Amino acid sequence: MANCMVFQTQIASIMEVLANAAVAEICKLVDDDYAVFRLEITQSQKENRSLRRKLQLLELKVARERVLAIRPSSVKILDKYRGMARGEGHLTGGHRSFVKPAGHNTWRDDQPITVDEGSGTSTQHVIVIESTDAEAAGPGVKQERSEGEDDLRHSRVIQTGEAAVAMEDTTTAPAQPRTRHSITEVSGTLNAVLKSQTDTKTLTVTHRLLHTGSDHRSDPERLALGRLGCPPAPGSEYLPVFHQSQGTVNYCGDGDMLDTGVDDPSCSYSTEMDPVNIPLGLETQTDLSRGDWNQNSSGLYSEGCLDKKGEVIVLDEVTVKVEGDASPTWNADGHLGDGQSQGSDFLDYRGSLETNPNVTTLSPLYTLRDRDPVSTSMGTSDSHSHVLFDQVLNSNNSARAQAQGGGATSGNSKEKQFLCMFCNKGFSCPKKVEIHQRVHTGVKPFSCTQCHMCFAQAGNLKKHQRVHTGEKPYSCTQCEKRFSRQDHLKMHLKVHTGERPFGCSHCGKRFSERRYLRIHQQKNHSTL
DNA sequence: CTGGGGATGGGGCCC
DNA sequence: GGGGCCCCATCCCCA
Repeated sequence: MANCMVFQTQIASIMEVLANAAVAEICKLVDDDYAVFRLEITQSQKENRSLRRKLQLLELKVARERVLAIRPSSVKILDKYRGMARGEGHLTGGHRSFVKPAGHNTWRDDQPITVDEGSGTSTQHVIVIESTDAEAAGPGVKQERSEGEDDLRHSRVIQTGEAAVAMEDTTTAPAQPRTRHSITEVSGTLNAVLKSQTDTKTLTVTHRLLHTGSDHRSDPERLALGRLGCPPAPGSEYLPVFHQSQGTVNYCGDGDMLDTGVDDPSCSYSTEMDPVNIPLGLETQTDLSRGDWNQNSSGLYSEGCLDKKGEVIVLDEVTVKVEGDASPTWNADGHLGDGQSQGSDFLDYRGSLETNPNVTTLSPLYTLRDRDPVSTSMGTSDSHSHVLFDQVLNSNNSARAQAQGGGATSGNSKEKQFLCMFCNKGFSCPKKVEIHQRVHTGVKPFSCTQCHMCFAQAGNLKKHQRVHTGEKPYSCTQCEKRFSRQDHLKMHLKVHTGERPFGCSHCGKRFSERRYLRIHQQKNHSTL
């Protein structure tokens, strides 16, 4: 009996040992598999990053080649939009875009972008962009990042105020030459004054910026904007002026807090930036021998109030050179090494003035899009930013098509002497250019008090507000049906009249709306 | 078919 | 009279 007990005890002991061994083995297997899994994930992520980078490289190369094929001598154009990057754009005489040279298709690690919400008067909005130019840096400068650098890049934090000075990326070699550049928004008042210096083919632009003082507050749009939290409209009040003094980007993370002053903490936020993934509007041009382009340029993308985090950056001290009929290009004006502000507060254009010397072109908006935000203060608005960015891209396609199909490019009339800097479309007055450019910038200064939707045009806001009020002032005389909009009533009336103005050119079938005709042709005559 | 937003162009008004 | 701005009509597209 005692032996039996001992035997059972031994059995139990052995079982325990075996169980422990089995557990250990299982744990080991799980750990190994987990490690393998992690490794695979990491490798996949690296591959994704690499492929993404290659894709960007290819797109930029394609755009550059196309541009160079059209104007091989002097184009230094920013290709800001997707369509153009694909080469879909039609680079007519004045079409503005910028293309980086090969080998500079990614943002350098040492390009800290500081973000800060400025004061209510926005007197000094400065972006500091440290660019490392390969040619300037000389041999030994790394052209490509390692993955580790990527991580460091991701760790860059956009900070506020004076902290921007400490933001300099320390990952690059200390001896590496770098140039600090900054973009400053300078207080001013509305309107731009363009002076054509025909002898030198240089157009000097002096901007008076609106985003300050009583002018700003007195503008009904600005009033609404300030109250409702939408960023100011672009256009004449936001004009590009490069300023090479050290500073920070004033960049509102929360549109509701715009113009609330520097002390408002909600206007500043920290976010990680992925320079590779930031399709900045202006990109580094490093053709130092030519000096056409400031290698310190930067692009900022404003996404209006919808995302409530973009703010137009106004640049100070920019010289834009134009060679022949080339589009304007930004020039550092020789400040390649020191990068400190030495220049004047002018924007020099050498635009396509030969064919249309009276053209007044409103300024482009160089805005920053934070495509990789990890900001804690951004909240859910980030999804809006992506949506809006796509809207902007799509809208640019539309605008480009319009420009191609009869815009100012194809024939500038006197009535349309004001050109959009993004698509070159002409308008009869600067205000219309400003409104139109909101298509590209995404700025929506008109905010609904009921639902906080924002609109680029006051009329569209008015239209929208009938959604809340339920007002339907347009009634059908045939069926007493009521509509909030006249165009909808007009469309409705076709139901009664049987009007079918859109006929298929292939089969003769008629439709009440163009879109029905289009659908019909796609379905039945798609091979035509 | 309806209802919504986006965008453009024209007309009127004001300076 | 011309330029600039505002309002409105209208068209387009989408859900």
